[in-house]
Amino acid sequence: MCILVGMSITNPTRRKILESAFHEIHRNGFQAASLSPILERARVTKGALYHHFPSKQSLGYAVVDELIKATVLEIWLRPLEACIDPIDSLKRLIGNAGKKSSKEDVFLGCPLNNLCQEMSPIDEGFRQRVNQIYELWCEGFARVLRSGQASGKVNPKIDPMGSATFIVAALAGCRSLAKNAQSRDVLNACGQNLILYLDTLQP
Amino acid sequence: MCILVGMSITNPTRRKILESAFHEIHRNGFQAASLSPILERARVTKGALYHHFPSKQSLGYAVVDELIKATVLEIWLRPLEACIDPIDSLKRLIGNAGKKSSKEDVFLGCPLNNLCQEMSPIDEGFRQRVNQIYELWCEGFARVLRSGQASGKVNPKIDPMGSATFIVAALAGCRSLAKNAQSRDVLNACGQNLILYLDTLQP
DNA sequence: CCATAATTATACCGACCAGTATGTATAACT
DNA sequence: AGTTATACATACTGGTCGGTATAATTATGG
Repeated sequence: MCILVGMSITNPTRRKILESAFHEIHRNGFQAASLSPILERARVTKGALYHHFPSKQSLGYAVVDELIKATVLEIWLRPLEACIDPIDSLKRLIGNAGKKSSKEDVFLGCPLNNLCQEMSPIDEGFRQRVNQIYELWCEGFARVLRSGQASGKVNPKIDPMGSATFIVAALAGCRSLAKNAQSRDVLNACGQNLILYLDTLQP
Repeated sequence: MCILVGMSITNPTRRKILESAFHEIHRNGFQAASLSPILERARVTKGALYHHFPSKQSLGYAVVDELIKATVLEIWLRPLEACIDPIDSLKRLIGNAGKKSSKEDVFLGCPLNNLCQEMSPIDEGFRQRVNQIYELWCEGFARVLRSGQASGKVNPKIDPMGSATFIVAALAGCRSLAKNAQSRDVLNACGQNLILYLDTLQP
């Protein structure tokens, strides 16, 4: 199962439903995710679900807001909070992401990007939620690049936000191709080339 | 409407169905693409559809094999067939793709990547078909990079297939983020950074 | 002109889905 | 103890889906 964060969710029933919903959505997408497997997995009945969530849509929104967002922040931004060498930290982060990812992670792809692809054009609520997370992600990377420019460890000519956005986009693309090829080798090869790009951001 | 190729499809009814199916799948994904809008759009009844295709699945396969594949080859590989300077050609290709893309193209994202994200983990037939196209795409880029190495215009140290895969992945990622942000600016910004990466492949 | 096949149209089926109506058990408060 | 709100459980509904059986039409070949 994909690493999940979300300590702030206290109610155990609600939490079980959210995690089970994430599991199904990650595998089948939101629209094709049926409620009954979610209920079975969470060992909960439909009455309980509709007590905690007014609709399937709001359940999906909660999965994004409370699980996926927390996980992205934990995996991709918190390790950068007190970093000294930005480019080195980013390289390590990307390298670790490749190593740590399980076969299932490769197979199923990035939960955020999956939802982005499926829901953005047809549900404005999903789009805004996913977009908010991507913006936090890009801004987090841009912040360390800026601090690297200040400390002379990053080329002052590069546009931090543009480069950060490209890195996030490349990460999403790498996971997408690796998912299709069902190959960790593809993931690593793409990651290596992304690391080569990061080196070009040095002064 | 997205640029579409596929001259080889002669039967007009079959062709209308395929194009209409592509239209719906591009907007809603394969699973959520309902047959009735496809039939309405193609001005065809269910009997006609099930005469030409045994199932919805096989209709989806045909869309990938006959429309999407032809379009990728036409847009991304044919312009490279007789290229002199590989990196310059690739940069121009990427720049053009950004300019030529309509608002809808940005909004709906890459049809191939959409299907990859949605179907690869749950339908092996889709996965193999999408994978074949991605492989053609990567091999096409790798081929021009190799020829560039032979003519001294590309750094001999780089791995052509690895770089080509990364370029394709980055392209997919850029379109994905731009789709979510619903912004051509994001697409162009990412494209510019990809072009910067291409420059680093020079000797 | 007829026979035969190819193609298209219509009506219908069972399965599944999200959502709801209603009932029940437990806890909290007065 | 009695009342009320919270937290579930069960059974059901209307609607949509992909798929099919069959009829009608059109094209083809002798």
